[in-house]
Amino acid sequence: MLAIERKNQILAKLIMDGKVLVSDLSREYGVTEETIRRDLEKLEKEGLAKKTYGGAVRVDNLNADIPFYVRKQTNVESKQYIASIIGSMINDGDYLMLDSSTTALYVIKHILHKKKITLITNSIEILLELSNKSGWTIISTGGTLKEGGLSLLGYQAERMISNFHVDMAICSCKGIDSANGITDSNEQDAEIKKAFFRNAKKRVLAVDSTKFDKSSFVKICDISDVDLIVTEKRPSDFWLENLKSANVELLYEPVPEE
Amino acid sequence: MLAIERKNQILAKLIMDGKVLVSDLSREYGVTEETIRRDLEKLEKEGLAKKTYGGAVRVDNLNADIPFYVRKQTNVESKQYIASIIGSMINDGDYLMLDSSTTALYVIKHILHKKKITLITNSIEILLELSNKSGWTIISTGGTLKEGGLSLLGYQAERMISNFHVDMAICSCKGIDSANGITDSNEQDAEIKKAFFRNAKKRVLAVDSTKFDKSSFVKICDISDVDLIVTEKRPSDFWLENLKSANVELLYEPVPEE
DNA sequence: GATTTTTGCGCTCAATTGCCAGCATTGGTT
DNA sequence: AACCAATGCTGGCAATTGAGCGCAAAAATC
Repeated sequence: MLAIERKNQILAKLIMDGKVLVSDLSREYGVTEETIRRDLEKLEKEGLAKKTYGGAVRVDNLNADIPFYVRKQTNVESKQYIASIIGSMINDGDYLMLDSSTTALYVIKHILHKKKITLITNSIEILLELSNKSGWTIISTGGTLKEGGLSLLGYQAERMISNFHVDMAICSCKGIDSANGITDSNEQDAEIKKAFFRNAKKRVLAVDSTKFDKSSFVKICDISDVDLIVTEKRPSDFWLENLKSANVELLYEPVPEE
Repeated sequence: MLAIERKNQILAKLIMDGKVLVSDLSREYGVTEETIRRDLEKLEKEGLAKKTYGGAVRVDNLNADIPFYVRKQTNVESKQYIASIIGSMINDGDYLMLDSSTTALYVIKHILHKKKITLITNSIEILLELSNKSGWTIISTGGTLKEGGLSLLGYQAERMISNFHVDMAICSCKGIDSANGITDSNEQDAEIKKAFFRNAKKRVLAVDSTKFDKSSFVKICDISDVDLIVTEKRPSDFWLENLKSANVELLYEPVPEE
Protein backbone atom coordinates (compact mmCIF):
# COMPACT_ATOMS: atom_id res chain seq x y z
CA MET A 1 0.00 0.00 0.00
CA LEU A 2 1.20 3.43 -0.92
CA ALA A 3 1.86 5.85 1.88
CA ILE A 4 -0.43 8.43 0.40
CA GLU A 5 -3.17 5.88 0.10
CA ARG A 6 -2.98 5.14 3.77
CA LYS A 7 -2.98 8.83 4.51
CA ASN A 8 -6.09 9.35 2.39
CA GLN A 9 -7.90 6.48 4.03
CA ILE A 10 -7.05 7.85 7.43
CA LEU A 11 -8.43 11.19 6.33
CA ALA A 12 -11.62 9.54 5.07
CA LYS A 13 -12.03 7.70 8.34
CA LEU A 14 -11.34 10.87 10.22
CA ILE A 15 -14.01 12.73 8.29
CA MET A 16 -16.53 9.97 8.74
CA ASP A 17 -15.96 9.21 12.40
CA GLY A 18 -14.75 12.55 13.67
CA LYS A 19 -11.72 10.99 15.31
CA VAL A 20 -9.09 8.31 14.89
CA LEU A 21 -6.82 6.47 17.33
CA VAL A 22 -3.17 5.91 16.63
CA SER A 23 -3.30 2.44 18.13
CA ASP A 24 -6.25 1.36 15.99
CA LEU A 25 -4.71 2.64 12.80
CA SER A 26 -1.38 1.05 13.60
CA ARG A 27 -3.02 -2.33 13.99
CA GLU A 28 -5.28 -1.87 11.00
CA TYR A 29 -2.54 -0.99 8.56
CA GLY A 30 0.20 -3.10 10.08
CA VAL A 31 2.63 -0.25 10.53
CA THR A 32 4.16 1.15 13.64
CA GLU A 33 2.50 3.89 15.60
CA GLU A 34 5.27 6.28 14.65
CA THR A 35 4.30 5.95 11.04
CA ILE A 36 0.69 6.69 11.85
CA ARG A 37 1.75 9.68 13.87
CA ARG A 38 3.76 10.95 10.97
CA ASP A 39 0.69 10.61 8.74
CA LEU A 40 -1.39 12.53 11.22
CA GLU A 41 1.33 15.12 11.43
CA LYS A 42 1.06 15.68 7.70
CA LEU A 43 -2.70 15.90 7.84
CA GLU A 44 -2.39 18.43 10.60
CA LYS A 45 0.02 20.49 8.54
CA GLU A 46 -2.55 20.47 5.75
CA GLY A 47 -5.12 21.74 8.18
CA LEU A 48 -7.27 18.64 7.89
CA ALA A 49 -6.75 17.15 11.33
CA LYS A 50 -5.91 18.16 14.85
CA LYS A 51 -3.59 15.83 16.68
CA THR A 52 -4.46 14.93 20.24
CA TYR A 53 -3.14 12.58 22.83
CA GLY A 54 -3.72 9.10 21.44
CA GLY A 55 -5.05 10.08 18.05
CA ALA A 56 -6.50 12.98 16.12
CA VAL A 57 -9.84 14.71 15.64
CA ARG A 58 -11.51 16.27 12.67
CA VAL A 59 -11.15 19.96 12.10
CA ASP A 60 -14.28 21.36 10.57
CA ASN A 61 -13.02 24.02 8.28
CA LEU A 62 -15.87 23.98 5.82
CA ASN A 63 -15.00 27.56 5.12
CA ALA A 64 -11.63 26.56 3.81
CA ASP A 65 -13.17 24.22 1.26
CA ILE A 66 -14.78 26.80 -0.91
CA PRO A 67 -12.13 29.40 -1.43
CA PHE A 68 -14.74 31.97 -2.21
CA TYR A 69 -15.90 32.05 1.36
CA VAL A 70 -12.47 33.10 2.42
CA ARG A 71 -13.09 36.58 1.24
CA LYS A 72 -13.09 39.04 4.05
CA GLN A 73 -16.44 39.14 5.71
CA THR A 74 -16.53 42.66 6.96
CA ASN A 75 -19.27 44.05 9.11
CA VAL A 76 -21.00 40.75 9.55
CA GLU A 77 -23.14 42.06 12.37
CA SER A 78 -24.22 45.09 10.39
CA LYS A 79 -25.14 42.98 7.42
CA GLN A 80 -27.05 40.50 9.54
CA TYR A 81 -28.93 43.34 11.18
CA ILE A 82 -29.79 44.97 7.88
CA ALA A 83 -30.85 41.61 6.50
CA SER A 84 -33.16 41.01 9.42
CA ILE A 85 -34.89 44.34 8.86
CA ILE A 86 -35.36 43.59 5.17
CA GLY A 87 -36.47 40.07 5.98
CA SER A 88 -39.22 41.37 8.22
CA MET A 89 -40.66 43.28 5.28
CA ILE A 90 -41.04 40.21 3.12
CA ASN A 91 -44.27 38.24 3.13
CA ASP A 92 -45.41 34.86 1.94
CA GLY A 93 -45.94 34.83 -1.79
CA ASP A 94 -43.68 37.78 -2.55
CA TYR A 95 -41.77 38.17 -5.78
CA LEU A 96 -38.20 39.32 -5.22
CA MET A 97 -34.95 40.15 -6.92
CA LEU A 98 -31.72 39.79 -5.00
CA ASP A 99 -28.25 40.73 -6.08
CA SER A 100 -25.08 38.86 -5.36
CA SER A 101 -24.13 40.52 -2.10
CA THR A 102 -23.47 39.04 1.30
CA THR A 103 -26.39 41.00 2.66
CA ALA A 104 -28.71 39.41 0.12
CA LEU A 105 -27.54 35.99 1.24
CA TYR A 106 -28.30 36.92 4.83
CA VAL A 107 -31.73 38.12 3.79
CA ILE A 108 -32.39 34.69 2.34
CA LYS A 109 -31.38 33.06 5.60
CA HIS A 110 -33.86 35.27 7.40
CA ILE A 111 -36.81 34.39 5.18
CA LEU A 112 -36.31 30.66 4.79
CA HIS A 113 -39.52 30.04 6.75
CA LYS A 114 -41.69 32.04 4.36
CA LYS A 115 -43.95 30.29 1.90
CA LYS A 116 -44.09 30.40 -1.86
CA ILE A 117 -41.44 33.01 -2.44
CA THR A 118 -40.47 33.63 -6.04
CA LEU A 119 -37.08 35.13 -6.55
CA ILE A 120 -34.64 36.04 -9.26
CA THR A 121 -30.97 36.34 -8.46
CA ASN A 122 -27.58 36.47 -10.07
CA SER A 123 -25.94 35.00 -6.99
CA ILE A 124 -24.71 31.45 -7.08
CA GLU A 125 -24.44 31.34 -3.33
CA ILE A 126 -28.15 32.02 -3.05
CA LEU A 127 -28.90 29.21 -5.49
CA LEU A 128 -26.76 26.89 -3.38
CA GLU A 129 -28.42 28.00 -0.19
CA LEU A 130 -31.82 27.28 -1.70
CA SER A 131 -31.04 24.09 -3.56
CA ASN A 132 -32.96 22.06 -1.02
CA LYS A 133 -35.83 24.48 -0.63
CA SER A 134 -39.16 23.24 -1.82
CA GLY A 135 -42.21 25.29 -2.61
CA TRP A 136 -40.29 28.29 -3.83
CA THR A 137 -39.59 29.33 -7.38
CA ILE A 138 -35.94 30.23 -7.76
CA ILE A 139 -34.75 31.70 -11.01
CA SER A 140 -31.17 32.28 -11.95
CA THR A 141 -30.36 35.17 -14.25
CA GLY A 142 -27.71 33.17 -16.04
CA GLY A 143 -24.91 35.08 -17.67
CA THR A 144 -21.16 35.09 -17.51
CA LEU A 145 -19.47 33.92 -14.35
CA LYS A 146 -17.53 36.77 -12.78
CA GLU A 147 -13.83 36.00 -12.48
CA GLY A 148 -13.01 35.04 -8.96
CA GLY A 149 -16.56 35.42 -7.78
CA LEU A 150 -19.86 33.68 -7.50
CA SER A 151 -22.04 36.06 -9.41
CA LEU A 152 -23.42 36.06 -12.91
CA LEU A 153 -23.04 39.14 -15.05
CA GLY A 154 -23.32 40.38 -18.59
CA TYR A 155 -26.01 41.29 -21.03
CA GLN A 156 -27.53 37.82 -21.04
CA ALA A 157 -28.23 38.25 -17.35
CA GLU A 158 -29.65 41.71 -17.97
CA ARG A 159 -31.93 40.42 -20.67
CA MET A 160 -33.15 37.62 -18.44
CA ILE A 161 -33.92 40.12 -15.70
CA SER A 162 -35.87 42.28 -18.14
CA ASN A 163 -38.31 39.44 -18.61
CA PHE A 164 -39.54 39.65 -15.05
CA HIS A 165 -41.26 42.20 -12.89
CA VAL A 166 -41.29 41.84 -9.16
CA ASP A 167 -42.57 43.46 -6.00
CA MET A 168 -39.19 44.25 -4.56
CA ALA A 169 -35.55 44.34 -5.62
CA ILE A 170 -32.87 44.24 -2.97
CA CYS A 171 -29.42 45.46 -3.92
CA SER A 172 -26.31 46.68 -2.23
CA CYS A 173 -23.70 49.10 -3.44
CA LYS A 174 -20.19 50.28 -2.80
CA GLY A 175 -20.96 53.88 -2.06
CA ILE A 176 -23.73 56.40 -1.55
CA ASP A 177 -22.95 60.04 -1.87
CA SER A 178 -25.08 63.14 -2.25
CA ALA A 179 -23.11 64.33 -5.25
CA ASN A 180 -22.61 61.10 -7.18
CA GLY A 181 -25.64 59.12 -6.12
CA ILE A 182 -25.38 55.39 -5.70
CA THR A 183 -22.23 53.87 -7.11
CA ASP A 184 -20.55 50.53 -7.57
CA SER A 185 -17.00 49.48 -8.32
CA ASN A 186 -17.47 48.02 -11.76
CA GLU A 187 -19.71 48.50 -14.69
CA GLN A 188 -21.01 44.98 -15.03
CA ASP A 189 -22.21 44.74 -11.47
CA ALA A 190 -23.75 48.17 -11.79
CA GLU A 191 -25.61 47.22 -14.94
CA ILE A 192 -27.14 44.19 -13.24
CA LYS A 193 -28.34 46.32 -10.37
CA LYS A 194 -29.79 48.86 -12.76
CA ALA A 195 -31.68 46.04 -14.41
CA PHE A 196 -32.98 44.77 -11.09
CA PHE A 197 -34.20 48.23 -10.16
CA ARG A 198 -35.78 48.81 -13.57
CA ASN A 199 -37.97 45.78 -13.09
CA ALA A 200 -39.08 46.16 -9.51
CA LYS A 201 -41.92 48.12 -7.97
CA LYS A 202 -40.04 48.73 -4.75
CA ARG A 203 -36.32 49.39 -4.88
CA VAL A 204 -34.50 48.58 -1.70
CA LEU A 205 -30.90 49.52 -1.12
CA ALA A 206 -29.05 47.71 1.64
CA VAL A 207 -26.03 49.70 2.83
CA ASP A 208 -24.10 49.54 6.01
CA SER A 209 -23.22 52.90 7.47
CA THR A 210 -19.64 52.81 6.25
CA LYS A 211 -20.90 53.30 2.70
CA PHE A 212 -22.34 56.72 3.34
CA ASP A 213 -20.40 59.62 1.86
CA LYS A 214 -18.30 57.23 -0.18
CA SER A 215 -18.42 57.05 -3.91
CA SER A 216 -17.11 54.45 -6.29
CA PHE A 217 -16.56 54.42 -10.04
CA VAL A 218 -19.79 53.50 -11.73
CA LYS A 219 -23.12 55.06 -11.04
CA ILE A 220 -26.05 52.77 -10.53
CA CYS A 221 -28.73 55.42 -10.11
CA ASP A 222 -29.63 58.59 -8.26
CA ILE A 223 -30.53 58.46 -4.64
CA SER A 224 -34.05 59.55 -5.43
CA ASP A 225 -34.45 56.51 -7.69
CA VAL A 226 -34.58 54.11 -4.77
CA ASP A 227 -37.62 53.72 -2.57
CA LEU A 228 -36.07 52.47 0.62
CA ILE A 229 -32.64 52.47 2.17
CA VAL A 230 -31.90 50.06 4.98
CA THR A 231 -28.85 50.53 7.17
CA GLU A 232 -27.78 49.53 10.63
CA LYS A 233 -27.66 52.80 12.54
CA ARG A 234 -29.11 56.26 12.42
CA PRO A 235 -27.33 58.33 9.78
CA SER A 236 -26.46 61.98 10.38
CA ASP A 237 -29.13 64.66 10.40
CA PHE A 238 -27.79 65.76 7.05
CA TRP A 239 -28.63 62.40 5.57
CA LEU A 240 -32.02 62.20 7.24
CA GLU A 241 -32.89 65.52 5.65
CA ASN A 242 -31.30 64.59 2.35
CA LEU A 243 -33.22 61.33 2.06
CA LYS A 244 -36.44 62.93 3.18
CA SER A 245 -36.19 65.58 0.51
CA ALA A 246 -35.39 62.92 -2.08
CA ASN A 247 -38.51 61.11 -0.95
CA VAL A 248 -36.56 58.01 0.07
CA GLU A 249 -37.78 55.98 2.99
CA LEU A 250 -35.14 55.05 5.56
CA LEU A 251 -35.01 52.18 8.01
CA TYR A 252 -32.39 51.53 10.64
CA GLU A 253 -34.52 49.78 13.22
CA PRO A 254 -36.59 46.62 13.07
CA VAL A 255 -40.10 47.20 11.86
CA PRO A 256 -42.97 45.77 13.89
CA GLU A 257 -44.13 42.66 12.09
CA GLU A 258 -47.76 42.07 11.48
CA MET B 1 4.61 -0.95 -28.07
CA LEU B 2 4.28 2.74 -28.63
CA ALA B 3 5.10 5.00 -25.73
CA ILE B 4 1.77 6.79 -26.04
CA GLU B 5 -0.01 3.47 -26.00
CA ARG B 6 1.65 2.49 -22.76
CA LYS B 7 0.85 5.86 -21.27
CA ASN B 8 -2.81 5.48 -22.13
CA GLN B 9 -2.96 2.01 -20.68
CA ILE B 10 -1.38 3.29 -17.50
CA LEU B 11 -3.98 6.02 -17.39
CA ALA B 12 -6.78 3.53 -17.85
CA LYS B 13 -5.41 1.36 -15.08
CA LEU B 14 -4.96 4.37 -12.85
CA ILE B 15 -8.52 5.50 -13.35
CA MET B 16 -9.97 2.07 -12.84
CA ASP B 17 -7.88 1.07 -9.84
CA GLY B 18 -7.30 4.44 -8.27
CA LYS B 19 -3.57 3.86 -8.05
CA VAL B 20 -0.63 2.32 -9.83
CA LEU B 21 2.76 1.15 -8.61
CA VAL B 22 5.94 1.97 -10.47
CA SER B 23 7.36 -1.47 -9.73
CA ASP B 24 4.29 -3.29 -11.08
CA LEU B 25 4.16 -1.27 -14.26
CA SER B 26 7.85 -1.69 -14.85
CA ARG B 27 7.51 -5.45 -14.66
CA GLU B 28 4.30 -5.52 -16.66
CA TYR B 29 5.60 -3.54 -19.61
CA GLY B 30 9.19 -4.74 -19.44
CA VAL B 31 10.65 -1.27 -19.21
CA THR B 32 12.72 0.32 -16.49
CA GLU B 33 11.15 2.18 -13.63
CA GLU B 34 12.53 5.45 -14.93
CA THR B 35 10.46 5.10 -18.03
CA ILE B 36 7.36 4.48 -15.99
CA ARG B 37 8.17 7.47 -13.84
CA ARG B 38 8.50 9.60 -16.91
CA ASP B 39 5.09 8.43 -18.07
CA LEU B 40 3.60 9.29 -14.72
CA GLU B 41 5.32 12.64 -14.85
CA LYS B 42 3.54 13.41 -18.09
CA LEU B 43 0.22 12.28 -16.71
CA GLU B 44 0.77 14.49 -13.71
CA LYS B 45 1.51 17.46 -15.93
CA GLU B 46 -1.79 16.82 -17.68
CA GLY B 47 -3.52 16.87 -14.34
CA LEU B 48 -4.59 13.25 -14.59
CA ALA B 49 -2.43 11.71 -11.89
CA LYS B 50 -0.70 12.58 -8.68
CA LYS B 51 2.75 11.14 -8.34
CA THR B 52 3.73 9.78 -5.00
CA TYR B 53 6.43 7.72 -3.44
CA GLY B 54 6.27 4.32 -5.14
CA GLY B 55 3.62 5.07 -7.69
CA ALA B 56 0.78 7.44 -8.44
CA VAL B 57 -2.83 7.92 -7.44
CA ARG B 58 -5.84 9.25 -9.25
CA VAL B 59 -6.59 12.90 -8.78
CA ASP B 60 -9.34 12.05 -6.44
CA ASN B 61 -9.85 15.17 -4.50
CA LEU B 62 -13.24 14.79 -6.10
CA ASN B 63 -14.68 12.84 -3.25
CA ALA B 64 -13.07 15.03 -0.69
CA ASP B 65 -14.06 18.43 -1.86
CA ILE B 66 -17.78 18.06 -2.27
CA PRO B 67 -18.50 17.37 1.34
CA PHE B 68 -22.00 18.77 1.52
CA TYR B 69 -23.77 17.10 -1.30
CA VAL B 70 -22.68 13.66 -0.32
CA ARG B 71 -25.06 12.31 -2.85
CA LYS B 72 -24.70 8.70 -3.73
CA GLN B 73 -21.88 8.57 -6.16
CA THR B 74 -22.60 5.52 -8.20
CA ASN B 75 -20.09 4.20 -10.68
CA VAL B 76 -17.51 6.76 -9.76
CA GLU B 77 -14.79 4.84 -11.56
CA SER B 78 -16.82 4.53 -14.73
CA LYS B 79 -17.67 8.18 -14.74
CA GLN B 80 -14.09 9.17 -14.07
CA TYR B 81 -12.94 6.96 -16.88
CA ILE B 82 -15.50 8.32 -19.32
CA ALA B 83 -14.67 11.85 -18.26
CA SER B 84 -10.97 11.28 -18.89
CA ILE B 85 -11.68 10.05 -22.40
CA ILE B 86 -13.82 13.07 -23.15
CA GLY B 87 -11.27 15.34 -21.51
CA SER B 88 -8.57 14.08 -23.81
CA MET B 89 -10.62 15.18 -26.80
CA ILE B 90 -10.83 18.78 -25.65
CA ASN B 91 -8.26 21.31 -26.75
CA ASP B 92 -7.21 24.78 -25.72
CA GLY B 93 -9.63 27.37 -26.98
CA ASP B 94 -12.60 25.02 -27.41
CA TYR B 95 -16.21 26.06 -27.03
CA LEU B 96 -18.27 23.59 -25.02
CA MET B 97 -21.66 22.90 -23.56
CA LEU B 98 -21.95 20.71 -20.51
CA ASP B 99 -25.06 19.46 -18.81
CA SER B 100 -25.59 19.07 -15.12
CA SER B 101 -24.36 15.51 -14.69
CA THR B 102 -21.68 14.10 -12.45
CA THR B 103 -19.77 13.01 -15.50
CA ALA B 104 -19.73 16.58 -16.81
CA LEU B 105 -18.29 17.73 -13.52
CA TYR B 106 -15.57 15.13 -13.78
CA VAL B 107 -14.86 16.26 -17.32
CA ILE B 108 -14.27 19.74 -15.96
CA LYS B 109 -11.82 18.42 -13.42
CA HIS B 110 -9.93 16.70 -16.18
CA ILE B 111 -9.56 19.79 -18.33
CA LEU B 112 -8.71 22.37 -15.69
CA HIS B 113 -5.24 22.72 -17.15
CA LYS B 114 -6.50 23.70 -20.60
CA LYS B 115 -6.37 27.30 -21.73
CA LYS B 116 -9.10 29.68 -22.84
CA ILE B 117 -12.01 27.30 -22.70
CA THR B 118 -15.45 28.81 -23.24
CA LEU B 119 -18.31 26.83 -21.82
CA ILE B 120 -22.01 27.04 -21.28
CA THR B 121 -23.62 24.95 -18.59
CA ASN B 122 -26.78 24.62 -16.57
CA SER B 123 -24.88 23.04 -13.68
CA ILE B 124 -24.34 25.02 -10.54
CA GLU B 125 -21.69 22.63 -9.35
CA ILE B 126 -19.64 23.37 -12.44
CA LEU B 127 -19.96 27.10 -11.80
CA LEU B 128 -18.74 26.53 -8.27
CA GLU B 129 -15.86 24.41 -9.42
CA LEU B 130 -14.80 27.12 -11.83
CA SER B 131 -15.39 30.15 -9.66
CA ASN B 132 -11.65 30.61 -9.22
CA LYS B 133 -10.68 29.81 -12.77
CA SER B 134 -9.19 32.66 -14.68
CA GLY B 135 -8.79 32.91 -18.40
CA TRP B 136 -11.92 30.92 -19.19
CA THR B 137 -15.32 32.22 -20.18
CA ILE B 138 -18.01 30.51 -18.20
CA ILE B 139 -21.62 31.13 -19.05
CA SER B 140 -24.56 29.99 -16.99
CA THR B 141 -27.79 29.20 -18.81
CA GLY B 142 -29.84 30.68 -16.02
CA GLY B 143 -33.34 29.37 -15.60
CA THR B 144 -35.36 27.85 -12.81
CA LEU B 145 -33.56 26.01 -10.06
CA LYS B 146 -34.57 22.36 -10.07
CA GLU B 147 -36.16 21.31 -6.81
CA GLY B 148 -33.67 19.42 -4.73
CA GLY B 149 -30.98 19.71 -7.33
CA LEU B 150 -28.19 21.89 -8.53
CA SER B 151 -29.26 22.39 -12.09
CA LEU B 152 -31.06 25.14 -13.94
CA LEU B 153 -34.00 24.27 -16.16
CA GLY B 154 -36.90 25.79 -18.01
CA TYR B 155 -37.51 27.73 -21.15
CA GLN B 156 -35.35 30.63 -20.06
CA ALA B 157 -32.42 28.28 -19.95
CA GLU B 158 -33.37 26.88 -23.34
CA ARG B 159 -33.58 30.32 -24.83
CA MET B 160 -30.19 31.24 -23.40
CA ILE B 161 -28.68 28.12 -24.88
CA SER B 162 -30.19 28.92 -28.28
CA ASN B 163 -28.07 32.08 -28.38
CA PHE B 164 -24.85 30.11 -28.56
CA HIS B 165 -23.26 27.68 -30.94
CA VAL B 166 -20.36 25.56 -29.81
CA ASP B 167 -17.92 22.94 -31.03
CA MET B 168 -19.07 20.22 -28.70
CA ALA B 169 -21.95 19.48 -26.36
CA ILE B 170 -21.47 16.84 -23.71
CA CYS B 171 -24.58 15.33 -22.17
CA SER B 172 -25.55 12.27 -20.26
CA CYS B 173 -28.84 10.43 -20.19
CA LYS B 174 -30.79 7.89 -18.20
CA GLY B 175 -31.16 5.28 -20.89
CA ILE B 176 -30.15 4.30 -24.38
CA ASP B 177 -32.22 1.75 -26.20
CA SER B 178 -32.45 0.71 -29.82
CA ALA B 179 -36.23 1.05 -29.84
CA ASN B 180 -36.69 4.29 -27.90
CA GLY B 181 -33.46 6.08 -28.61
CA ILE B 182 -31.89 8.24 -25.95
CA THR B 183 -34.15 8.97 -23.03
CA ASP B 184 -34.19 10.89 -19.76
CA SER B 185 -36.37 10.74 -16.68
CA ASN B 186 -38.07 14.10 -16.90
CA GLU B 187 -39.14 16.47 -19.55
CA GLN B 188 -37.33 19.56 -18.36
CA ASP B 189 -33.95 17.90 -18.23
CA ALA B 190 -34.59 16.37 -21.62
CA GLU B 191 -35.50 19.72 -23.14
CA ILE B 192 -32.26 21.25 -21.93
CA LYS B 193 -30.27 18.44 -23.46
CA LYS B 194 -32.16 18.79 -26.72
CA ALA B 195 -31.25 22.46 -26.71
CA PHE B 196 -27.59 21.69 -26.05
CA PHE B 197 -27.53 19.23 -28.91
CA ARG B 198 -29.36 21.58 -31.27
CA ASN B 199 -26.61 24.15 -30.85
CA ALA B 200 -23.49 22.04 -31.04
CA LYS B 201 -21.48 20.82 -33.99
CA LYS B 202 -20.41 17.65 -32.25
CA ARG B 203 -22.87 15.89 -29.95
CA VAL B 204 -21.24 13.72 -27.36
CA LEU B 205 -23.21 11.38 -25.17
CA ALA B 206 -21.54 10.14 -22.00
CA VAL B 207 -23.11 6.92 -20.78
CA ASP B 208 -21.80 4.28 -18.48
CA SER B 209 -22.47 0.75 -19.64
CA THR B 210 -25.39 0.25 -17.25
CA LYS B 211 -27.47 2.64 -19.34
CA PHE B 212 -27.47 0.46 -22.41
CA ASP B 213 -30.75 -1.29 -23.19
CA LYS B 214 -32.54 0.83 -20.61
CA SER B 215 -35.16 3.35 -21.48
CA SER B 216 -36.67 6.14 -19.45
CA PHE B 217 -39.73 8.34 -19.94
CA VAL B 218 -38.78 11.25 -22.10
CA LYS B 219 -37.00 10.98 -25.39
CA ILE B 220 -34.08 13.32 -25.95
CA CYS B 221 -33.26 12.26 -29.47
CA ASP B 222 -32.58 9.31 -31.70
CA ILE B 223 -29.35 7.42 -31.42
CA SER B 224 -28.35 8.52 -34.89
CA ASP B 225 -28.65 12.14 -33.78
CA VAL B 226 -25.53 11.98 -31.66
CA ASP B 227 -22.06 11.99 -33.13
CA LEU B 228 -20.12 10.22 -30.44
CA ILE B 229 -20.91 7.95 -27.55
CA VAL B 230 -18.34 7.51 -24.80
CA THR B 231 -18.64 4.65 -22.36
CA GLU B 232 -16.31 2.76 -20.08
CA LYS B 233 -16.17 -0.69 -21.62
CA ARG B 234 -16.74 -2.42 -24.91
CA PRO B 235 -20.46 -2.80 -25.57
CA SER B 236 -21.89 -5.97 -27.08
CA ASP B 237 -21.38 -6.81 -30.75
CA PHE B 238 -25.01 -5.93 -31.27
CA TRP B 239 -24.38 -2.41 -30.09
CA LEU B 240 -21.17 -2.06 -32.05
CA GLU B 241 -23.09 -2.98 -35.18
CA ASN B 242 -26.06 -0.85 -34.21
CA LEU B 243 -23.98 2.26 -33.61
CA LYS B 244 -21.95 1.67 -36.72
CA SER B 245 -25.05 1.49 -38.87
CA ALA B 246 -26.39 4.61 -37.20
CA ASN B 247 -23.10 6.29 -38.08
CA VAL B 248 -22.31 7.03 -34.43
CA GLU B 249 -18.71 7.00 -33.34
CA LEU B 250 -17.96 5.01 -30.18
CA LEU B 251 -15.13 5.35 -27.67
CA TYR B 252 -14.39 3.17 -24.72
CA GLU B 253 -10.62 3.57 -24.55
CA PRO B 254 -8.38 6.59 -24.13
CA VAL B 255 -7.54 8.28 -27.39
CA PRO B 256 -3.92 9.04 -28.20
CA GLU B 257 -3.32 12.70 -27.57
CA GLU B 258 -1.44 14.83 -29.94
C1' DG C 1 20.37 10.02 -43.35
C1' DA C 2 19.70 13.62 -39.96
C1' DT C 3 17.09 15.01 -36.09
C1' DT C 4 14.16 14.48 -32.39
C1' DT C 5 12.28 11.53 -28.96
C1' DT C 6 12.45 7.80 -26.01
C1' DT C 7 14.82 4.62 -23.17
C1' DG C 8 18.37 2.54 -20.13
C1' DC C 9 22.30 2.83 -16.92
C1' DG C 10 24.93 4.43 -13.08
C1' DC C 11 25.17 7.43 -9.65
C1' DT C 12 23.74 10.48 -5.85
C1' DC C 13 20.07 12.27 -3.20
C1' DA C 14 15.65 12.08 -0.82
C1' DA C 15 11.68 9.81 1.38
C1' DT C 16 9.72 6.39 4.23
C1' DT C 17 9.75 3.43 7.89
C1' DG C 18 11.10 1.06 12.14
C1' DC C 19 13.58 0.99 16.39
C1' DC C 20 15.03 2.85 20.64
C1' DA C 21 15.80 5.95 24.51
C1' DG C 22 14.12 9.59 27.06
C1' DC C 23 10.33 12.70 28.13
C1' DA C 24 5.25 14.07 28.63
C1' DT C 25 0.51 13.16 29.62
C1' DT C 26 -3.15 10.69 31.62
C1' DG C 27 -5.88 8.54 35.07
C1' DG C 28 -6.19 6.43 39.17
C1' DT C 29 -4.46 5.71 44.09
C1' DT C 30 -2.94 7.02 48.42
C1' DA D 1 -2.19 17.24 46.54
C1' DA D 2 1.40 14.12 45.65
C1' DC D 3 2.60 9.96 43.52
C1' DC D 4 2.89 6.20 40.25
C1' DA D 5 2.29 3.18 36.54
C1' DA D 6 0.77 2.94 31.94
C1' DT D 7 0.43 4.79 27.78
C1' DG D 8 1.67 7.95 24.31
C1' DC D 9 4.92 11.30 22.19
C1' DT D 10 9.44 13.18 20.38
C1' DG D 11 13.78 13.11 18.18
C1' DG D 12 17.79 10.79 16.51
C1' DC D 13 19.61 7.10 13.81
C1' DA D 14 19.95 3.55 10.32
C1' DA D 15 18.24 0.59 6.62
C1' DT D 16 15.61 0.20 2.71
C1' DT D 17 13.58 1.80 -1.25
C1' DG D 18 12.33 5.11 -4.62
C1' DA D 19 13.45 9.46 -7.18
C1' DG D 20 16.18 12.67 -9.96
C1' DC D 21 19.89 13.73 -13.12
C1' DG D 22 23.14 13.50 -16.84
C1' DC D 23 24.64 11.07 -20.60
C1' DA D 24 24.80 7.64 -24.18
C1' DA D 25 22.39 4.24 -26.89
C1' DA D 26 18.31 2.99 -29.31
C1' DA D 27 14.17 4.00 -31.64
C1' DA D 28 11.03 6.72 -34.01
C1' DT D 29 10.15 10.57 -37.06
C1' DC D 30 10.90 13.52 -40.82
